[in-house]
Amino acid sequence: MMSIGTLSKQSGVHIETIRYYERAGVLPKARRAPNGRRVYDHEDTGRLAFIRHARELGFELVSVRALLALQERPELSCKAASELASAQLAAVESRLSRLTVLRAELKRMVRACKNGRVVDCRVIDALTNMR
Amino acid sequence: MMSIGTLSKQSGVHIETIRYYERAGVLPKARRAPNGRRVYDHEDTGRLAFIRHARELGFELVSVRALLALQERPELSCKAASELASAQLAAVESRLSRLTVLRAELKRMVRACKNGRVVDCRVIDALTNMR
DNA sequence: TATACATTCTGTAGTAGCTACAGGAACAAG
DNA sequence: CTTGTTCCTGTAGCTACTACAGAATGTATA
Repeated sequence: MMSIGTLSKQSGVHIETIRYYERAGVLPKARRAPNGRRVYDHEDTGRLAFIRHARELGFELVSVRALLALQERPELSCKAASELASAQLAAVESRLSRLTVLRAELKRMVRACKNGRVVDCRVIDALTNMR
Repeated sequence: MMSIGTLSKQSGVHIETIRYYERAGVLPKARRAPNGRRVYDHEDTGRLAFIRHARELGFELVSVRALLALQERPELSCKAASELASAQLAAVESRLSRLTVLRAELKRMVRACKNGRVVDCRVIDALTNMR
């Protein structure tokens, strides 16, 4: 039993974003108080946390919607969820390896550029010639 | 000496995106042939590769613009580039650690969900309860 | 040369996923 | 009862593209 403002503070998600999620169908239509204001409960906190983590980690809203839909029907086969996860896993691994390369370059750059000039920086070369 | 179409095929960047980069000021205004069409050379291929890699790795266009500007003035101090890189490095490390956690969860999920039901999947819990 | 098809041009509008208002209604505190 | 906060809907803006429309060229073939 809480207002959208409280849910927002609790979750760190902007009020506008919460309303947007409802509009986009990733959060269910909120129950309304007699005065028309949205009312939330603990379950919504969880759902919102789920959405945020999934988003931060690269799931698109359509995938989030799909995962949440699966969650509501636990008697179904896991095949769909598993496929979603496999696709996501491949994307995650690709990102990880590219980010690892970039991290090394950035570290080297920060070290090398302490007092140097741009001409000594390798980060631009590194980004141009990555394969 | 090549057309926008050739540059597009060579770089794998859509023609519209190349024009957008020009409009957005990350690519310089292209030289024009007498008939008004854009003409590119080898240098543009490099610049485009640079932009794509930087974008894929999470640099925003404003950062890309800043890095490219630095590249044009190699006599300047590297301080600005170094600061850009440090900020980027922090973001990269945060992403790396969260992606590593997610990868483990996704792997576990794919393994566990082979023939199970959704009720046996932990990925939803995992995403809800990450801290 | 005529016709057909491809390429490019500008400009505008659409996309995802938010974020930021404006204008109005309702509520809570002093 | 006034002031300030919260909430409502609706619309517009943002980034980084992507996809048209309609017109003007360019190239290839009959």
